[in-house]
Amino acid sequence: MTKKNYSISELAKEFDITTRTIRFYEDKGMITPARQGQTRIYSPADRTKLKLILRGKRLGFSLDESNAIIDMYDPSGNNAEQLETLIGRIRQQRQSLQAQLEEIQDMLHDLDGAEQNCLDTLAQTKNTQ
Amino acid sequence: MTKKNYSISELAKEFDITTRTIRFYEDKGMITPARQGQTRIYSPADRTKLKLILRGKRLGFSLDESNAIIDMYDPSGNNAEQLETLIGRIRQQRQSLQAQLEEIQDMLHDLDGAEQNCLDTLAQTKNTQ
DNA sequence: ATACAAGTTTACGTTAACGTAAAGGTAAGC
DNA sequence: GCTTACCTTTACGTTAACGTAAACTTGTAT
Repeated sequence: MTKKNYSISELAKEFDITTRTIRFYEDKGMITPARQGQTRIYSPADRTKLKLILRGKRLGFSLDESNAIIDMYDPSGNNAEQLETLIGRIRQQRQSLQAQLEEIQDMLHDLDGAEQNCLDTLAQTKNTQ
Repeated sequence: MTKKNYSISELAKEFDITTRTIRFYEDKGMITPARQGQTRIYSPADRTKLKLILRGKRLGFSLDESNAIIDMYDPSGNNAEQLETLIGRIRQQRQSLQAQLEEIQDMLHDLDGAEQNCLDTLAQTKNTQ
């Protein structure tokens, strides 16, 4: 049984961000929590959206980009044409992510070389001691 | 035979950035081209650094982060202790990249689900027509 | 009643990463 | 000699993504 709701400070603590950040995302229209009087109440769905935003950030996406990606998870328009274009955007996004993944692999490979380089230099240093 | 040198506008055109951007990176100490009079002359090594910076950007790194990563490719200090700490940083960076890679795979998986969702909705729409 | 912890709004401040404009130097072509 | 195409430096402007502070409300504990 997942916990029903969350306060803003609970989410802030969980994800190690400030409440200001969460409210900022609301300002941008990315999260729209319920209200109990003035106080914001966050649903599990709100929490999930927040997680997606933060993952996007870690991958180098802007908030606008993350917003666009999140929109891909729930087909807002249910007419056929809108669905087609949405599928197109999803596929494009996948291409882009695939490219990003390959560049990370390149970088990992480069780092392998860099470490080996260090190790070689170290070994040589010990030999000429 | 690789071309010897490059002008600033050649590099700008090749990488689809402005000359301002390239000079900005120089201001930050990331690239230090030779000079012929006042004019900057970029070596293949300078070009490579620029490529690394731009790849870093595509992966979501700040210029400072990219700078730190680039430093991993040439051991500036050759004493043993410095090499050890450098190896440590390289390994940490690899861990971080590995995590980033996994998050991209998660996202790709999510997109698979999103696309399937769209396709299902589309199929259903056709049936109830 | 009072303190205090957590919530709120409003608003100005900050940093990174450039954009943009101004004012000028230099070498090539007509 | 004049334009054109690059190059240069200097400097103010801009945007995203928050930080920070002030001033206030509201429920809970002492």
